[in-house]
Amino acid sequence: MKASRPGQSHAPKKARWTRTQKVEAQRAAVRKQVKSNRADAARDDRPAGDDRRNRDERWTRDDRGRGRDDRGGYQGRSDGDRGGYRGSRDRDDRGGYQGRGDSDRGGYRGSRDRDDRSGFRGRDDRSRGGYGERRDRDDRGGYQGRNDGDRGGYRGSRDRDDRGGYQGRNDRGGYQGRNDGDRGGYRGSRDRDDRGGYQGRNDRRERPSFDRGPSERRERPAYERRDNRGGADQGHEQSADLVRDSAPQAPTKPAPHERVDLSDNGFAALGLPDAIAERLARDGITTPFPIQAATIPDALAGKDVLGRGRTGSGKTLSFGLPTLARLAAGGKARPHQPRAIVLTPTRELAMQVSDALQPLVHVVGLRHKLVAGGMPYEPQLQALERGVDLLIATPGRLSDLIERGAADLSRVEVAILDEADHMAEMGFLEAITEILDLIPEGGQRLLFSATLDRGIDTLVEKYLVDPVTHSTDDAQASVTTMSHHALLIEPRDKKAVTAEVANRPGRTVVFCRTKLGADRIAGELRDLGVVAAALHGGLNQGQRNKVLSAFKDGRVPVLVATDVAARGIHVDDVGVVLQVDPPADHKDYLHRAGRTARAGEEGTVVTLALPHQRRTVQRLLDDAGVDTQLQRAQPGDAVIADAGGSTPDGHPVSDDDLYRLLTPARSGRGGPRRGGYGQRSGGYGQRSGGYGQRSGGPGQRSGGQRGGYRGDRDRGSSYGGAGRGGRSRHGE
DNA sequence: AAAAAAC
Repeated sequence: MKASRPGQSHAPKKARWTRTQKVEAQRAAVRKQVKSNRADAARDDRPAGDDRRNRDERWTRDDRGRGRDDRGGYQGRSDGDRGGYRGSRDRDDRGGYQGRGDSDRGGYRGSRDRDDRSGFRGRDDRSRGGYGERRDRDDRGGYQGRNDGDRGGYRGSRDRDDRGGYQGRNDRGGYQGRNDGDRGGYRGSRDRDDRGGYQGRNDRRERPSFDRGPSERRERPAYERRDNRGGADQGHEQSADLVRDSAPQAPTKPAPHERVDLSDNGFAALGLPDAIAERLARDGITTPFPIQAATIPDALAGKDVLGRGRTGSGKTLSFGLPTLARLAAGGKARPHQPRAIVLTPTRELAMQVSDALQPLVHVVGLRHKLVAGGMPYEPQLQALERGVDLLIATPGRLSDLIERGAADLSRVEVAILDEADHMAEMGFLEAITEILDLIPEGGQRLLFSATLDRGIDTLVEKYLVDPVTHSTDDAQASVTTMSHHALLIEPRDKKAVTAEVANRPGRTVVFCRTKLGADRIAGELRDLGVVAAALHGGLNQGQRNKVLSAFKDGRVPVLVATDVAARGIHVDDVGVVLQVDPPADHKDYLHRAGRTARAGEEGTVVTLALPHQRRTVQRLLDDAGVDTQLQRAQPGDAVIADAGGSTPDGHPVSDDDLYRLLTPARSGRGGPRRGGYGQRSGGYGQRSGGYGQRSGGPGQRSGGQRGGYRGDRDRGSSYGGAGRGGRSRHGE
């Protein structure tokens, strides 16, 4: 095996990175990558899409929609048109993929042109493989059958959203969540003052790093200090509270037939096209949030922008609106050549962005498309074939489509990185630079995140020109409606404390570090009587969608997630975020915490710390700007009750129960059966006996359904009794 | 060392 991995380094794989090393390595990675990509790009003279079109014609709609077959078919035929471009890599990949499983890894990785880094990535692939295998087995057992339908179902549900326009599930938040506009000031630009060119317009006095202590909060927001922007900042002396109260609420919402008055429209005042301002106004959105007011004018002016503001605080519109305005101003997408792209770190976030922009895209006569992994290729290929103005993508699938010749970035005018700091981290950086290198220079670049720190410097230096920094959010945990608790607990109490905190009315997100941990904890919670489902990247997309929508609908009130859900994902009314494992760093703390206390609501963040994590956690709190001290706690303590928690009844939630909750009856196309949840919404958590969802009729479900949703449980077989024994089976 | 991101 090893022989088949030329270049595979056996040097110790990055044992442990210090901050500096990490930054250095990233820079080196960029340099290297840039070089090789440039070379690749120069070689790239693939013939245009004739082959492709023929191929497409051969596929009737019916042929596809079944993910797997599809891919096979596509790959089989795609050989020809890939030509020399990265040919060897493609071949190897395919060979690897279609090979048997683990043993092909050698070939897979060997063909990579960057083996030193693949140490990291390689391990990852391996674990994927492991999951995949198990999953496949499981799937065949029971889930898979439904999974296909699922894919269909997925598209179906998106269609539904489309019709619903803005008001789709995410919109309220993604679109116009209005939480943190009132946070203090962040001085994004300060670090760069001395580097010149970065646009340190504001205060020179601040030098230290972005991620600073709470002391910064007293500073006025950067945007407020920039009073040279004309209309842009007007009205934003007012705190976001005002904005929040007046912005999206219905009172001003015009009836569908009514004409929209734009004379006093904040978005029109920023210079956005009337069509966009009108569309927003129809949803009662007339006053821009601070981040929007601050960034939109500059973005409209074509400048490169760095914007800080949490997703859900209006960030999506901040980059979305000016981009659409620009695209609408001229030009038309040619086949395969998007004019703007948005990159996000997770599929869910990509969906959310896509959903949020959908009605606006439509209203200016443009086309957009979501391009992400785990979804059928077909619609994505077709859309690209027709021409897409705005492409919203996750890196992997986009690169894939580029390699297939389905997407071509040579005419991209605007490139946007959502959660930019995250995208600049190891593991993403490589893919991101690879993509950005394919975009012609001279275009506009917008980088947004709640936590913009020095980590993006590499990208900024490489790809941005004279960027303007805006922040309306100091990235500190200063939301007044958010309270933080850090509980120092004994290991033996962890499970019980977790269950008590999670056992509360309303939605709770539990964060843990690993996929396995998420499965395990979700399982433990269910055993104790708490309805919980795991969400992580080891699930297939169908499962991910189901879990997330069940959580959003309230059918499953507790979401146990890895950091896949840490950033950007908006769900209304998450009352508590419980961190069962400490976050990796203070930024992650802030992102995780940001899942609650949204839209000005109250929210509680509870972080558990075992004795050995004590110092780590306290430091995280300090760095995050949270003025909270660790306190000892054990089951039954008042802190828990204060957060709404209580001891669960111990009546286990079976896998079948969970399955039913995740998979609402299909009959009757009214969408998810609300009945079940409606009943349980009040007294959930008590799960008294088996009323609720059981009454609905799933009881008659044929035996074939049994074994239903096992994914979660089976995969986490280390869960329940087995202890860690199950681990080896995962090859971990 | 983990997670995420392609099949």
